[in-house]
Amino acid sequence: MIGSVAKALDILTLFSKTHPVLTLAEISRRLEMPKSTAHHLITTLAAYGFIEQTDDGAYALGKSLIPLTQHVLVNVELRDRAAPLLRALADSCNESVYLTVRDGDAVLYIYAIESSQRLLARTAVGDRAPLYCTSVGKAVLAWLPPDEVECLLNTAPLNTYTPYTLTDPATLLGDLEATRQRGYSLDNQEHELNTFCVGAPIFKADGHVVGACSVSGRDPQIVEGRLPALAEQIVGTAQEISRHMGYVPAHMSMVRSRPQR
Amino acid sequence: MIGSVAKALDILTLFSKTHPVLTLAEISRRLEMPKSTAHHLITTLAAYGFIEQTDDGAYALGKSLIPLTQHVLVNVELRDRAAPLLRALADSCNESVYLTVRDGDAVLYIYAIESSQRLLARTAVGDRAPLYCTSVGKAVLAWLPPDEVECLLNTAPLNTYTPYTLTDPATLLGDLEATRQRGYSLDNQEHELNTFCVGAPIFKADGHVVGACSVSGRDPQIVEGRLPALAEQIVGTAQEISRHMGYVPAHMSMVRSRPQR
DNA sequence: GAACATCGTTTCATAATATGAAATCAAGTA
DNA sequence: TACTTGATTTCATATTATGAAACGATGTTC
Repeated sequence: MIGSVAKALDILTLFSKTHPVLTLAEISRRLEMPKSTAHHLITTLAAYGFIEQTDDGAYALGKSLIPLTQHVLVNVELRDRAAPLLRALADSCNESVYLTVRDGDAVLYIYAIESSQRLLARTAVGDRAPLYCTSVGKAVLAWLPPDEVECLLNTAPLNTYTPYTLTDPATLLGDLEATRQRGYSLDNQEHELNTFCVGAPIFKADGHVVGACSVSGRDPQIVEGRLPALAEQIVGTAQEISRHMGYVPAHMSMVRSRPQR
Repeated sequence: MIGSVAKALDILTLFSKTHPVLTLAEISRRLEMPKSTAHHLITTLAAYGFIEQTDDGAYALGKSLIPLTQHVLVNVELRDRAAPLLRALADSCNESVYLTVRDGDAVLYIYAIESSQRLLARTAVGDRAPLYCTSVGKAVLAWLPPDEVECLLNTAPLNTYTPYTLTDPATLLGDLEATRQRGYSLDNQEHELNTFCVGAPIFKADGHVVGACSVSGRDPQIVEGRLPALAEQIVGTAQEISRHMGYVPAHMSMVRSRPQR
C-alpha cells in the first residue's frame, strides 16, 4: 500500500452529492493533512484531468473520470452485452429500464434507459441502492446462497425509506421465497414513494447471480394490471442476458437453493 | 507533481477499448516500471476498488470508478439540469438523444437516451468524438471564437472517417457559417455511415459554448423530411438548457461573432 | 514427466522523494 | 489600513517509495 497514492484516492472519494465542490482548506481539514500536501496531490490529479478547478479557485472532480467508465470490467462484460436487449425492452414497455450489478451489500446502477416519466433529474447510473428494498436488490438476494443472505441481514440494519419498506427480517425472507417461486421480484414503493418496479436476476457462467435488471416507473399498474406482461418481458430479457454471459440454464431448483462453485 | 500518484494514474489510463484487461507483466512493460513497483501501485488502487482482479489473475478497471461520475462537475452543473429536457425530447422524436461537453479538441458524451435503433451495443457515454465531423462538435465549433477555431484546425489534421467526412478546411468553414445561419448543425454520415444527426449549441452564463446536444439515428429522413420539426425541437431544447445554465440570450449577432469575457 | 517459461507475489536495504512548517501571494471583509 | 481566509511555493529533512532478487504457482514444451 503506497501512502501518497492512497491519499490521492482519499481526495477523489471525498467529493459527494452534498459536496461536489470543495476548497483546498476543506480537503486538508477533513482528511487531516497539511494544506501543502493536499495541494501537491491535487496538482497531480489535476494534471490528469481527474480534478478540475472551479471559477472561484475551489476544486471538483474532473471530466477525465467519465471516459474511464467505458473500460470498467463490468461495463465491458455485462453492460455492453445487455444494452441492446434492454433498449428493446424499454421500447416495448415505455418505462425506465435499469441494469445493476451486486457490489457488496448494495446494487450499483451501471446502465439506464430513462423515460421522460422519471421523477428525478439526474441519471441513476453510478447510484448505489440497498439490496433489501429494491426490485433489483431483492432479485439478487433471492438467488444468493442462504448463508450469505443471513450474513448480509445480520450485518446491516434494515432502514425505513418509506412506509412500505420491509424492515422485518422474517417478512423479507418470506418475500424472497415468493420471489423465487415467481421468478421475478417486486418493489411496491419500498425504496421510494410512487415508484413501482419489477426485477429479474442475471447469472454468470459459474451459476452465481451477478446482478439484475428492472422495469421501473410511477405507474401503479406496473405491479398490478400490467404485471403479467411486464414480468414475462423482464424475465425473458434477464435470461437472455444471462445466456450472453455464458450461463447455461440448469434445473431452476438447483439454481434456487445454492449455486455450485 | 507526485511521482507515485502520477504512476498510479498512468496505470488507470492504460486500460483501453482494445485492452480492457491487462496482466501485471504487460502493465510493467508498457509503462517501463519494475513489476514490483507496478504491483505496489495496483494493490493500492485495488484497495479502493479502482482496479479489480479477473478470475485468471489479470487486472481491469474496477466498478468503484462508476459512482465517482455522479459528482463530476459537468455532470452536476450541466447533465443534471439538462437530463429532464433531453428525456422529453427523446420521447417526442423517438431517436437517440445525446448531451456532450467540449473537452479540448473533442466532444465528450456525458448523457444519452439511447433508442433501440442504435447500431452500436455500448453506450456513447464516455466516448470522445472529433469536433469537425459530428453534429455536436460542429455546433460547438460554429459558436467558438474564430481564432480558436483556426488554432484547432491548424493543430489537428482532419481525418477521413467516411466518404462524407469534410476534410477540406475551407469547406468546413463554409459549413460552420451555414450552421450559424441556421442555428443548428447537421451531420450526414460524416463520422459514421448510416448515422444522421442534428445538433445545437449550449451556452453557459458567461456567453461561451460549453457543449451541445443532438438527435441522432439511422433514419436518413432526420436530415431530410423530418428536419424542420427536429431542428426546431433540438434548438428549443438547447436554448432552454442554456437558460438553466444561467445564460441570458443576447442578440444572436453578438454571440455568433465573439462571446465577451 | 522433467525442464522451462511466464505469471503474480513478497521481501528488504537503500536512495530517492514525498512531506509539511513556514513564508508568500491574492481577495475579500471589517 | 489591518485582518481573515483563501491558494500557492519553497526547501531541508526524514520518511517512504523503489526495484533487484528470490519465491511460488501455473501451464507449456519437448
